[in-house]
Amino acid sequence: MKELSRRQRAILEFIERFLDENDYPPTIRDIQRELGISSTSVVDYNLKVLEARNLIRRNRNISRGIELVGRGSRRNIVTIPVIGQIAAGAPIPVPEDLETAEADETIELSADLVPDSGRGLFALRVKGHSMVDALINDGDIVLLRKQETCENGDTVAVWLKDQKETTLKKFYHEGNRIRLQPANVTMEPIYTDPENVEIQGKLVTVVRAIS
Amino acid sequence: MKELSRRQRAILEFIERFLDENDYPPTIRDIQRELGISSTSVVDYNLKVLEARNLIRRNRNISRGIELVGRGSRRNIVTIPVIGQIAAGAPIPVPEDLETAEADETIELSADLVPDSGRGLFALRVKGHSMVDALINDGDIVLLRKQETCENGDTVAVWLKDQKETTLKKFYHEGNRIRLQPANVTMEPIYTDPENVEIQGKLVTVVRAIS
DNA sequence: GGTTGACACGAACATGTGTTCGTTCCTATA
DNA sequence: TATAGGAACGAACACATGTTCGTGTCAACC
Repeated sequence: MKELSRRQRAILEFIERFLDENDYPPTIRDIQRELGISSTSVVDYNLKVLEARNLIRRNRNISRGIELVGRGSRRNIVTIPVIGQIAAGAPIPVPEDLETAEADETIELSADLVPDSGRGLFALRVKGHSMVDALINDGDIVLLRKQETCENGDTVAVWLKDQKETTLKKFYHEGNRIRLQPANVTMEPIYTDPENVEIQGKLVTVVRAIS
Repeated sequence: MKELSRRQRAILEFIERFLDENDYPPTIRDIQRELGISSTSVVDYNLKVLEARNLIRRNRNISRGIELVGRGSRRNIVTIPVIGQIAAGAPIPVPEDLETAEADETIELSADLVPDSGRGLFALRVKGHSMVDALINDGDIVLLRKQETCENGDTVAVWLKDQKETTLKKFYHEGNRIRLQPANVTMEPIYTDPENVEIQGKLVTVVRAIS
């Protein structure tokens, strides 16, 4: 299998660059113009090679039908609104309706990092160091689904009424009490009365940007 | 400011759906066909309203020039190869050359979650519970830049030669020794000889998919 | 009832865009 | 040198696609 020619590489790079700058792919004539090629059929010839090498996919007979194979696409990306903060001393700001929730910020990531393609999720920025027992740090972004019940083993944000405190832990029903287990396996669980616990949401993903 | 009409909402939703399924936007006739509209000028009319409401942007006089405004685009997404694992008992698999590194998997996320638009980064999947002092859990994905030196305060993956162990900690030069500080602020630092320490990479981002 | 503005329709046109075919050039090989 | 295959070229064509204009309908308002 031969190496790509210089021109083929240039075409591939141009497509990548074009997609960096636009939300639609280039036309054959865009490629032609940009690379100083004198005929659309040369572009076509080289696109055929790139397609045979599975570096691009061409949707035929429609305009701008070029897709880059290795790049991934928007199809696999989900956008989650960051709607506020989570801190120990307050209940979390659970949105009534995600469609209209105020979000100054969004976070985008591969759909396979979240359940159900990100439907129904919201994100909160962690404030403080009080969630380290959940292996969550100040400044981390946590992604949650709003729910008021859960399965055993789910990691949930709960509001502890007596302590007036929000915490993130694994949740287990045990007879007539609740066990809240830290994600940090070296730490002790807490046990509490079901009446003391308000589930606010289920934790699905954590993102930490360090630098 | 009026509500969107039913048809305008339908058009907007169709564009979103189309972009979920394709790497290029729909044409006006795609929209027309799909929604059973009898004339391209109706599509045009409603697109004009959506544009005036800043819900879409139209690049004029080119085919498939519609961009969704709220959605974000591939432009802000970076793709990072997941090239292996990080575990305590072995040095990490630092790639010679990221362009050609073998990656069965990639992770994609907003460029603002990583430095330098993700250039030069690779990802590793955490194996085991030995990084909890870095608030990193089994199964997490850590994103690193390959580097063999660092600044004070950088969180780095280091190979401790005597202990034959990889660890992730904040790195500080202190006179003739190195202080490695856990991200978990409640835990004690370790001090070691510079000769014992091999910096393998700088940690930039952590992602944890819980469910 | 008349008027106005929003919205839909149809048709036509202009141009954007992809495809195809035949020819020529270039390079490597025998 | 001759040959073959890869690659480039040019031209033409077909059709995909966006734009524009005029007309009609409907609902609200005076």
